[in-house]
Amino acid sequence: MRSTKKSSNRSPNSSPETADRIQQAAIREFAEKGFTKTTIRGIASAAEVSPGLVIHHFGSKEGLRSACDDYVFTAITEAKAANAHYSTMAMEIVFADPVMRTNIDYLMKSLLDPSEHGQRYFEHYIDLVEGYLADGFAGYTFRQSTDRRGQAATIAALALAPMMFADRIQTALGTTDVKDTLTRMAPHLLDLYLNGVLDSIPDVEADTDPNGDDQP
Amino acid sequence: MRSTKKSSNRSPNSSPETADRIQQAAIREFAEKGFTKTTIRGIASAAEVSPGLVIHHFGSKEGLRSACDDYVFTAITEAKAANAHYSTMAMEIVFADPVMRTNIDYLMKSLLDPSEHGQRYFEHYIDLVEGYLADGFAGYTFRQSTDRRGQAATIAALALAPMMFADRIQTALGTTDVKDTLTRMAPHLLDLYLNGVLDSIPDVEADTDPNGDDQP
DNA sequence: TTTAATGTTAAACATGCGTTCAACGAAGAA
DNA sequence: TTCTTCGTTGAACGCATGTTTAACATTAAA
Repeated sequence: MRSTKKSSNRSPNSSPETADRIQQAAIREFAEKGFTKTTIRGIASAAEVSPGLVIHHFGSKEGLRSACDDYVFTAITEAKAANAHYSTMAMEIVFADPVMRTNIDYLMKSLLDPSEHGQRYFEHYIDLVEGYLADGFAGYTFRQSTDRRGQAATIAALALAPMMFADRIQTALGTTDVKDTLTRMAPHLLDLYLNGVLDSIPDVEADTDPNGDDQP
Repeated sequence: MRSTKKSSNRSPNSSPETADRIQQAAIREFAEKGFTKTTIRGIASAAEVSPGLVIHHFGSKEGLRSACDDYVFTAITEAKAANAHYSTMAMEIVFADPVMRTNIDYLMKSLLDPSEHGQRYFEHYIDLVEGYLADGFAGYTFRQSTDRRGQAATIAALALAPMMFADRIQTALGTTDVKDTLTRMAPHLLDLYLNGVLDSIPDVEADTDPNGDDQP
């Protein structure tokens, strides 16, 4: 197992940073292929290390995943705090850093696997949105609802969608990369957030369903 | 391989509907666990059949997947056409049918795997939205944009989000099932589609980023 | 009745996976 | 020096997977 204490050059045969290299390689692999399709042998190969060493440092594939979850979670939280003075999540800045790009991809994969960490992050994100709803964000104020938690969950889900479907949208629109894709979407998202989607409400109709949503 | 001709009782040992049973079992398994985590043995067991027979009928796991993709795609398309007279996608009606629920879950999984069928469906969905933007939908008219394709892609992605994150939202809100979850979200989605998210625009600020979006 | 074709199964095959194990080598401790 | 610790490896183990194969039973065709 990976030693918890981190002293300098404490171990016989060098390399306490080997474990870090393995973890970074794992994050990249997980971010690209997801947890299930990623193999320990693939991670070991990417880190230029034997498969056994991966297990030796992290105990198991699940243990490695937990370590990666923790790392990515705090890395993103810290980056978010560092960029808090921007009025947006600073797409241009976040996506300029390839490491942060990988971390975000990792989180997206994490959100889809039915894992505990993914759920925790999702609820953390809802909390964030709920705070914005209550206190506003960078001068913006938000529409209010009596069911603020439900409202926050709804907005959080929609806010994650562009990143979640970035690859599919990129293929559909022929954009070159994620940044290009999000740039293309930005004005439509702004318009949507400011004014909604619908332009007019139809006259009353005899439909039995009172809901006006548009879900599949 | 599954015979293409479908005559009545043409085969020696009964059961041309066995292949259908296998396919339905496969759709359920794929919808629940996704393609990668689903095993042929699991499908065979669910269909009360030997693993070899699954291969015999569909050639390979990938072949079975293709068959399921085709089936689900046309099933959903037909159901959508049948319910076209409703002003919404008729959540109450669609989700009352467990088979349709399974089909929708299948599609969500398909949308996440980097498969060709998933991409085709996503673009088909964008087409649908684009048509609504151009011609309106059930009396509603939509906000117009010069980049209609980009607008349609953006709206399509957001419209898929509630279903995509249904499980996570359900856990976060403590709702009992998908239908309950979407019912809880419905008023917020309606408000969002009608009025957007933001209530006020802040004064001009010195931020270099003119985008007002809220992405992670 | 014989023949051929088809649906079906049980068992085996080949492969790739996560993991374990024995050994090696380098470095600090004695 | 000798001993012990520990990072590291290569090989192997056990298992689950997708697929193949040989056999069997049943039924239409001859």
